[in-house]
Amino acid sequence: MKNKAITSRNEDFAQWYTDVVKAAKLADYTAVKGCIAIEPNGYAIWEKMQSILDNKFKELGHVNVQMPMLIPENLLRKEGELVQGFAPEVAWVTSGGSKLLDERLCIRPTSETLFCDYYSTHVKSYRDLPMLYNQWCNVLRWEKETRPFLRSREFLWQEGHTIHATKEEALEETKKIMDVYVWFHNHILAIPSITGIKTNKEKFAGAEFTLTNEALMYNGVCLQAGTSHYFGQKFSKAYDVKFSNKDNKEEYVYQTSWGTTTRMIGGLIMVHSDDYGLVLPPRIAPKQVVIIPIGSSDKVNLLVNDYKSKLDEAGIVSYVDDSVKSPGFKFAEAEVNGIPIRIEIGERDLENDNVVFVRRDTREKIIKNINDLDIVTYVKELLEFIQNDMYERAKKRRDELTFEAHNIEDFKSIISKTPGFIKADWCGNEECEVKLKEINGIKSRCILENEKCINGKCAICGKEAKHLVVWGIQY
RNA sequence: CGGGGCAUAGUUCAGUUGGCAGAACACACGUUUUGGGAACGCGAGGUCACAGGUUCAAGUCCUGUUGCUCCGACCA
Repeated sequence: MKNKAITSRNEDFAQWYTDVVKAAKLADYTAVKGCIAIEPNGYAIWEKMQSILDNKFKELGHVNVQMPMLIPENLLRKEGELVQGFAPEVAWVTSGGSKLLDERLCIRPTSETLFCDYYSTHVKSYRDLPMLYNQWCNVLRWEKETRPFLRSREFLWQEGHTIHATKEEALEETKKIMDVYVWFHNHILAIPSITGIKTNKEKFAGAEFTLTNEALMYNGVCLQAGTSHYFGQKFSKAYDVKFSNKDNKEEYVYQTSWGTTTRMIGGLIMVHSDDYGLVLPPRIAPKQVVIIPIGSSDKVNLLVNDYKSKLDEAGIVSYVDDSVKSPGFKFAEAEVNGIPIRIEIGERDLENDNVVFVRRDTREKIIKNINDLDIVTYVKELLEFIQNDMYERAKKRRDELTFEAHNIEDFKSIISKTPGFIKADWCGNEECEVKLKEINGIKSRCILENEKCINGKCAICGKEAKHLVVWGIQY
């Protein structure tokens, strides 16, 4: 039976999304507009994302730090493009206690400026480089329209800021991190994505270029999932971050920054979940298995405890739902919360030495004979299978929603249905980007550097094309 | 910042011509239950968003304010 609290996905996608967030108790609205309360179920997903990424960053030599939440106005204004990019959406602190401040402080929308300021006094020699810093923190951007996880004013993220002695090293870092994001999205979140470079119009304010990983939601809307920026010496010149190189010559550092956010929780929902609630890929699910005893005979309890302790030992995260609720309630709750595997153990099946497994993603019931079953091996295999199956399904959906456009009419007809990734040739001229956006709100997602143009003609103006670009409607 | 909608119990809402503040779900307690959101009984829960006005009488009518939400433009 469909969950009564959840609007059907095909009926109203936006409402369905909000309903899943609330029904699965991931987050809720608060007294502050645009700032959500991330509830235990939602925060557990974020913690798992953090731990996986954090380990990866550390393997690559990064260390964590914490910078202030407030940025003095003059510091923010040193790099012109960054200020222009973020000025419309920063919040200001203008007084402390009862005293008006001489210089107002901005609440960080991103921390390039603070890292640069720090680096400027802490780098002396090429021997100090590279400095590979990352911070997990919250930032604030005064968005006008807000939605839980996808666009909140305050959000949690990770921002890496690195400085290097050479251009080559910084370029390599930019790419290396993008590889981490791609791996994370594909392998952990089971979200197939495309990777490319942002156009000048869409790149990060102040960056020389931005690498981006773009995901496609079930409804065909694009989501920018992770970005990695190469700054060259732009910021180091603005903030005077210099070092002495091997020839004892003063030189500006080469810099990168990169980040991913709690928005990906929203992405997980919009790629995988359904009308019954949340669906999580096993590798990111905070709880992978739920065991639901039905009735409470000794025989039932014995098997429940046996399975639970074996799963614990194998490092599979499971829990037993032995609350006083009815079995039906527990099934429904496990379902709405997206627990990948449900094990039902009741008297009726035990009579035939059977035990029931239910996959959350497909809701398929699998009956196994207890005597032929090695619980740990089976659950491990099933988790692995679900992970891959979910990825393949998401990939199929993405491929179905990947189109080619040869002219503006093509764009129009594609987005009149379910949109998606729209591949089209582009002349490289910003005017064409602007024109397309004005006509139907389509923006460039990224340039596919390694793919050839379709027919060599810009789909918007018809002139000679320079790049194959993926276009789409974005969150 | 423009355009809609909403505001009454924890939640979703009903509340007639202005006349005792209501239901369902959730919650507490009790009993019986337990294979897809259990049944019955009993109970607690309210500054009707805020301010002002009309009236013998306002949740209801009038004026203003605030908050939330949806749709656009801005954006991870």
